Order: sequence, then structure tokens, then C-alpha cells
Amino acid sequence: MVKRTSFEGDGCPVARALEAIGDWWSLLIIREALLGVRRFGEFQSKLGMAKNILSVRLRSMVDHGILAMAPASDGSAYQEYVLTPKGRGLFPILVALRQWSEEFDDHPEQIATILVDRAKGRPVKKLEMHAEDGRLLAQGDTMLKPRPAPRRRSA
Amino acid sequence: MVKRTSFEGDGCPVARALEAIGDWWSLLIIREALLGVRRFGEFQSKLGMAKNILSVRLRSMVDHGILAMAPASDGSAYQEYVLTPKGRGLFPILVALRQWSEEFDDHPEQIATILVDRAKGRPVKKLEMHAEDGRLLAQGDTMLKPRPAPRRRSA
DNA sequence: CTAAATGGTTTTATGATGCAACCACACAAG
DNA sequence: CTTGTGTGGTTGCATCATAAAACCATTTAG
Repeated sequence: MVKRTSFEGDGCPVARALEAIGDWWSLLIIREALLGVRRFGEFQSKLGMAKNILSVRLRSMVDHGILAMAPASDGSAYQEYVLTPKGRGLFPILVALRQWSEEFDDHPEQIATILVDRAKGRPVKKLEMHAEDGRLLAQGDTMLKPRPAPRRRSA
Repeated sequence: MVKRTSFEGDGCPVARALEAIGDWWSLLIIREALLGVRRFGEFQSKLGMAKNILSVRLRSMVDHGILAMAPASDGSAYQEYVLTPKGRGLFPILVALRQWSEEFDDHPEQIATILVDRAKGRPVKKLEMHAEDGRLLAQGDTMLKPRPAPRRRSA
């Protein structure tokens, strides 16, 4: 098999996430969906992508439980693609990608939009990672541990 | 041209980030690099990926300023791939991907590792987004604004 | 009823990926 | 110096994914 290697059985949660949304288009589709896009044609025209690819990606994300097909919202008999909670949970990933570009892009003047606090219109701060007790953590303050064995009901 | 569409000129910072690290392997290479992997062979054996693909990806990330080639760290005359600050800046993206899997994966029992606070050994909290004044923000509390025009020196 | 827009699928061409084989260089032993 | 081995790649196919365009069914507009 020369198939694209799948990470489905991999124990790394990063790989498992990439298995679902690690392709070239999925996160951009999610970006549009978070902005309120729901219709096939609207995704296609805003992203400028081929319709067959869009079709495959939408179906894949529906299979992964990221999007769901809803019968309609206006009167029309067409269907819509709406984000599930799992899909909306991708928002921090998009924010992290955005902030990385804002901080490190070689041509920041080409970045067209900024994410702001709706109430004040001011840019949001960088994502922060905290410990249970509230301490701010950097990468060096963390480590990976094997997942504790699933607790089995003791007879 | 049937080339894979490039997002290089796109104004969306998410698309610009994906242009650099949006392929199938790059983020996994970064994951290993953050864990201390530096040598070609070590990447190749840990990730189980084809050497030609690894070669292309490493070169691409060097070109993007995410990795740099360093002459050696032990005595050998070989080279090493080390993360630049731009590369280390990808850490929040990996954390976001990991936390998304932890929260939404359909088979969480297959997830092998958890990210913990090194000091206490306790799991880290979810990434948080805050406003300038410190308020915790959810997706609905934010919006996109066009980037302000670059301020030009007034004569 | 007819026409056009919507929401796709099919067809075909090409780029990307995966695997295996091959090769160049470093380094160590004899 | 010569041989041998490990590292760090490159090259050559075979296959898969992607892109563009054509095609089609259904829905909506007129």
C-alpha cells in the first residue's frame, strides 16, 4: 500500500487531531464556518477551492462529527453544514495559528485582519496555558506523562 | 496549472500559517523537535516516515525559518536540525491540537500521553484567551477587524 | 413551462506521497 | 591505505490526492 499514512491508531493526540483536520483545506473550511458560512456554494466561492474537493472534505468532517447536515434554515429545500460542539472546539487551534502568524510571519504587513475583543475593539492577548493552581506555564514548565491506566471497576 | 493551491499571498493569517506547517507531517516533526529530537535518523525512526519526504519537509521548514541547521552538538561532523524561536512558537498550536483531541476524540482511551505541569505532575488547564484587561474571552466575545493601515511617517 | 441557480458527481491531468533501491560521506578498525 | 559500517540523504517508480472543467439532478425564479 502506498496510501497516505493514517494516524488513526496512533496514541499521540496531536496525530489523532491531524488525522481529522490536518489536511490542506479543513481548517479553512472551519474558519469560514465559524464566521457563519453554512452553504456549499458559499464555502466554494469564499475559499476558491474545487467543488469536488470541498465535497469530499465536507463529507469527511461530517463523518468525524465536526460538521452536521441540517435540513435548512431559510425556506429552501437545500441542506446546510453547521458546526457541532466538536467543530466549535477547534476555535482555539485557529487562534493559535493566527497568533503564530501575527508574531512570526516574515511579511506581517500582508496580514489583513486582526482578532479583537468585541466589547472593546482591542486585540486579544496571546493564548495562555496555566497549571491547575493558576500559574502561567511555558513550554519548559511542562512534560508528557503516560496516560494513567483506565480505572476498572473493582469487583 | 493543477498545482496544489498556495496560500502565500492570502491575507488570512490562518492560511499563511497553514502554508508553512499545514501539511501532513510538519507538525509531527515539530512535536519531536520540541521533545529534543535533532538528528535526521532520529526523526525518521521515531516518525516512521519515508526519508525522502522527511528530507523535503526539513528543508522546507529550514527555508521558512522554523528550523535551522547547526554544525554539531556532539563531536561528530554531521549536522543537526534545531528549532528557531519561530519554531518554538508553534508550541501553543500543538497544545491546542492535543487539547482538542483530549476533549472530543471518539476513543479517548487510545490517547497515550497527557501534558502535565512539570512542577506538580498535574494536567495543565485548557488554553485561555483573554482581553487586554484580563477578561476571559470565548469565541462569541471576539470578532475580526481589518488590520489598521500601516502608519506612515508624517513628513 | 422554461430558464437559471444550487449542489453536487464524474472525468481527466498533474502534483504529492510512499517505498525501495542507490549513493556519498564520515568514521573506525586493521 | 583499504575495508567496512552507519548516517544522511537522493533517485526512480507506483500509487494516491488534488485541481480544473465538464456534466447532471434538483430547486427556485420568472
